[in-house]
Amino acid sequence: MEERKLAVLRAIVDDYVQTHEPVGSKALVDRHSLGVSSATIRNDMSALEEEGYITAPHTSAGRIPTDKGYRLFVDKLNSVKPMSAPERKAIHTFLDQAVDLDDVMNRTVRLLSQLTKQVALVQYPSLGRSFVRHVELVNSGNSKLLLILIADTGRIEQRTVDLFHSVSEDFLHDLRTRLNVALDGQLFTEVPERLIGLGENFQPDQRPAVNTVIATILDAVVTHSEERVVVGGTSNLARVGEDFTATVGPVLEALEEHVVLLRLFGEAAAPDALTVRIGHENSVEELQRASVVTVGYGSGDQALATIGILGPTRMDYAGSIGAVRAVARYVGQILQDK
Amino acid sequence: MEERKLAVLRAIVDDYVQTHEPVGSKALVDRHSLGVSSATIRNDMSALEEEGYITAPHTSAGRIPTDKGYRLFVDKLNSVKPMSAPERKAIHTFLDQAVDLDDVMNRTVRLLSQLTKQVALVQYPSLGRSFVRHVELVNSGNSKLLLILIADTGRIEQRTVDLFHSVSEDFLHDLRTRLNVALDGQLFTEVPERLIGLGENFQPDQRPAVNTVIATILDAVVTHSEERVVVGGTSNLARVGEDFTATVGPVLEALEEHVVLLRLFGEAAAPDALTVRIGHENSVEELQRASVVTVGYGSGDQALATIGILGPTRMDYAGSIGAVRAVARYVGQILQDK
DNA sequence: ACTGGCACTCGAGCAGTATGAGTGCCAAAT
DNA sequence: ATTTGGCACTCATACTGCTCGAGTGCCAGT
Repeated sequence: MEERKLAVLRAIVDDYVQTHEPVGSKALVDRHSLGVSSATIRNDMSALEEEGYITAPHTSAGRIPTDKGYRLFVDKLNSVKPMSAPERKAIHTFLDQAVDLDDVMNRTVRLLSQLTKQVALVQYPSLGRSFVRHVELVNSGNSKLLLILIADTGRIEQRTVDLFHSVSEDFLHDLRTRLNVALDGQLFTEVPERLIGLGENFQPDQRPAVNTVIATILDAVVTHSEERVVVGGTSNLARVGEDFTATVGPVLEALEEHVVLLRLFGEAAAPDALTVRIGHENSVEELQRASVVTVGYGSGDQALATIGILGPTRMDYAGSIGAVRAVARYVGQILQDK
Repeated sequence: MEERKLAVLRAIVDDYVQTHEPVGSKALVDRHSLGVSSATIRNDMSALEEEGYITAPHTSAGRIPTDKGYRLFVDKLNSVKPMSAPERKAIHTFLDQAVDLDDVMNRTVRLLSQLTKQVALVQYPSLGRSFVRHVELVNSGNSKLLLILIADTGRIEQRTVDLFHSVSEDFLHDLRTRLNVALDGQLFTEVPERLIGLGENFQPDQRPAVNTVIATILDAVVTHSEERVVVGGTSNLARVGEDFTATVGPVLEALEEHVVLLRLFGEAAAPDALTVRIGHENSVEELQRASVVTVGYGSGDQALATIGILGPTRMDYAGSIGAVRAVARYVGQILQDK
């Protein structure tokens, strides 16, 4: 691909992102110093259209990039806007104020949506990648227990366990101790096998209670709410302009289906591994007019989870990528300290 | 106010809610069996307009209700649609599946938005109205503690406490025990005074650590995130039709400002105390084109918190009120059992 | 390979007009 | 005193025909 044609594509994307209007050959040479005349640009644009990178909404209008055009643009993007020093400072001070994990997640989502002016998506640290910090059992009266699992990331899962008959404080203390001996410091995915045979340390008449507790732990770890997502900045969707019910409605619906969002995040790869999905590249049908920028966060060699933003295909990719990267890095750091 | 004029207002509201279009005198007599001619209706409508209950968007159009009109309609509403038996059943089974408080709140918000086809708002049980069930301190290494406050509603607050030097397990055990003796079963608002003088039971060299923990508890109870709100069903805003950026954008923004939402909920009165705020009756500026239906939930004589829905002033008040009531009642019950 | 020029296309915007829903008012009927 | 039918009037909406101009594609000239 010749250098100039690429430059033209870049210029088209830049202008279109800014103005939201099809851009013509004349406007291009005016706004960018391309060093050639509009006729030359027209030839290039003609070629770009032929190859499917841009398209004209109607005969006498300018061109707009296709999904394929954005894809090329992003792939050849040579300048991811890095955050400025004050911006980085702002990120740090804002996130440092967080008092707990919920707060970190909520602040992150606010921050991201404000920085990018897009919808922000933040996934809680995956339980599967976290370690058990502590297991707590609290007697909550009338033969019920409150089971609390605490992860090293600060994430907490709770369950009510109904034992149907009351138990002694001693037993509870014993069970709690044994659970913590078995589980503390273990990866959550290891929990099931660490619990095998735990019941054998107890009197036969205590076994049912122990098994109920274990079943609940397994349920919490394996089945339910393994993953959580926070969404924010949906008001940014109001700026899209286009017709509303057709475009934004389905997107809002999709955003409420957290299952869908998790599929969107896909496999969390290494931290810093950045993914951009443009338009139809999204498997989620409702989001095929949107683009999604995601990146893993976490401190180790494997990401704890994923955060990202979602916006119209016509978005400022360079800026968004920079912002998502910067925020993800710092969130990773913060969670390490907690 | 004569009976018929009220009937006319009712008919106008009904039709307008259904069609979203100004309703004229002719259409009214056609669709409702009012037993009089359109000319008579015209006179009544004229009077209603004079009194400010309805208004004509332009000369040759039908009338639409004003906020004042909706207010009268709601006040004179004699048939709050009760939920049908299958609907109640659905509410129960859906909420019964919840595994913890987060789950209850999330399910409630989904349920409400689906039942009413509006935006749903659910406030977590207020800490100020809850009792302390348990306080837990977990050593999380490198001289940091994890502080966990558990309320009887299942609500959990967590904080990291940095002590700057490590502490013994014995001390931790002692502190934990004393905290629970002092706090368990107490109303959260009582917590500050229950903690007075707690430090005196400890060695002077342990006092700083104790005070740090106490300060953190106070911070958690008093200052931070005392209240939490969940929002859902925002995609229902897409159906409003009207121009988008002007109306829905600001609403979405307001919904993200949880502080604003809490102001919206206002004082939670007794459970079942239902409030309807129509249009300009909302103090929140961005929401002056919306109506909000809220009701307290909880089991005692004072509500734990508030839930509600938000939608265009042109909404199905009878149905919404019924749904919000029904859901609030059941949520109150569920939390009692937890 | 690039450029200037030119004919052509077609959407946006505007003015003018027809349509009809809806109103307000009045005189007649109940 | 209230209701009703009739009638003139208003005005938003939809449609038509029109112009304007941005933008294109192509070609001949540099």
